[in-house]
Amino acid sequence: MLSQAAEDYLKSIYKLQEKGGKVSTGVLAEFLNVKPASVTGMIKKLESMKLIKYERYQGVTLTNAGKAIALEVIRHHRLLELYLFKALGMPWDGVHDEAEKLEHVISEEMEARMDEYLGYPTADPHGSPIPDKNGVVPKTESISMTSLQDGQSCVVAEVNDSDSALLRHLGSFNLYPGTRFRVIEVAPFEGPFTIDVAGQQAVIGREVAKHIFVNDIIDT
Amino acid sequence: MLSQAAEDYLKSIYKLQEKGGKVSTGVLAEFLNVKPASVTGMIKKLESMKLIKYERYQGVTLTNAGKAIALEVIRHHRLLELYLFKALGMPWDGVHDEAEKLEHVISEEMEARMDEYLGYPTADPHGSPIPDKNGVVPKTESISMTSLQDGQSCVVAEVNDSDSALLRHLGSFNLYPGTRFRVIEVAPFEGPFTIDVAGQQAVIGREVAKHIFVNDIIDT
DNA sequence: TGTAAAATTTAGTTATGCCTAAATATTTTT
DNA sequence: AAAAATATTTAGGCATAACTAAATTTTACA
Repeated sequence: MLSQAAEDYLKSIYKLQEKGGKVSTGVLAEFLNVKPASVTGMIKKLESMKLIKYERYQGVTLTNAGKAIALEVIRHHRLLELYLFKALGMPWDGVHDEAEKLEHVISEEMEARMDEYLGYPTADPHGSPIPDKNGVVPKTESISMTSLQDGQSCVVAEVNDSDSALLRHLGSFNLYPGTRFRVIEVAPFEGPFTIDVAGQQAVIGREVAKHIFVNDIIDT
Repeated sequence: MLSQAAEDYLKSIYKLQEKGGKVSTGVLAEFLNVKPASVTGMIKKLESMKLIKYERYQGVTLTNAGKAIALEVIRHHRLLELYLFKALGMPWDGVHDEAEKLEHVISEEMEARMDEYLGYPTADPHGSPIPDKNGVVPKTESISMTSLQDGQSCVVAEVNDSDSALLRHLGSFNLYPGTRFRVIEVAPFEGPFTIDVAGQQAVIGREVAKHIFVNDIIDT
């Protein structure tokens, strides 16, 4: 069995690989909040297990085996988030941290039971896709809220799940995945967005908007 | 925060202390499946944290602080068992192992949500009492099934939870906590028990009977 | 009571996974 | 293309928690 630390490395490599670009020692270290020297050590271990490919000074890539493990951990995480949210009524800004610990520990049996209870869901409470049992990730299409224009209407598709203060903030405007809103005004010079959510006005700063992804855009 | 290993030691010391007698290095080692030398090491660590009292060659006793932690872990374990059984429909012979891993990981928030969902229960699926938030253990009274006589009727109170094959065996006779059965015959010379469970006959060997505890005994 | 057996502790080792500091390789700047 | 800045790796440590082997203490019995 793989250690929790190793699973976290694989998960992180997967996520960084998705976002584009080379996954360097430094980037991984920053993402995982450890020192680059520590990353070098773990990289060697994962390489010897054939879970990643690695060239000194060139960064890492997941092998198929490594990717399968990464997706399994991500599946656990997102199923857990949704389960804790729906079945136990935990707040959407709290489920990430809980899932982060549980993801390494639950059995396949428990995974399957949650999946069944939830009706084989495809997205977690923050809109992130849940890989299926075979590691297939549901396709999602969304663009950053920052590219919206005055008068456009759209639906929240996904929000960044790791900052719980941000999630509480969005929750206070009801900006959950699935919620439609309309852009009333985009202030000039990289200014904030004034939007209308179900009749209520809200002002969303650029920094916040960067963490919101939307789709179903309609010009009105 | 305490390590998982440390939590397991405290939990084990509590359980062995309950069962009576001195908790010696050797007994603890056997219970935890580690070598006595390893136990000596952990004992020193827990002693330095003031979670146990310890005298060389004399065994250990929990301090109040240590007992509080032990009870907290046991509470997690039993709440989890019941939650997994009731909410996720996991089989009663599978919940122990799952709870064993999750007990060290769940937050107080999750504990509270499960407790609420379950209606503040006082026993897990195997009949073991669930300590409350303040560490108060519900009183339970039961005696070993082995002391039953011909013709007596009783209710299953508690069964040993750690042997899943045994649990499956009991489950096949519907011998769950709360189930009433009647002793038809106790074979002589330490022989097996023939019992009647809801009209069905079953034969229960001595070794199995030792792991079943009953109450509400009626002579018929 | 002395000696053998059993239990326990000490000493030294291993593996994981992190750290810092120093050395080395690569990239960027001039 | 050499110097400076940045990134990465190596070397050496630390903490946790297990292990084996050897030494010590306690207990049991003859």
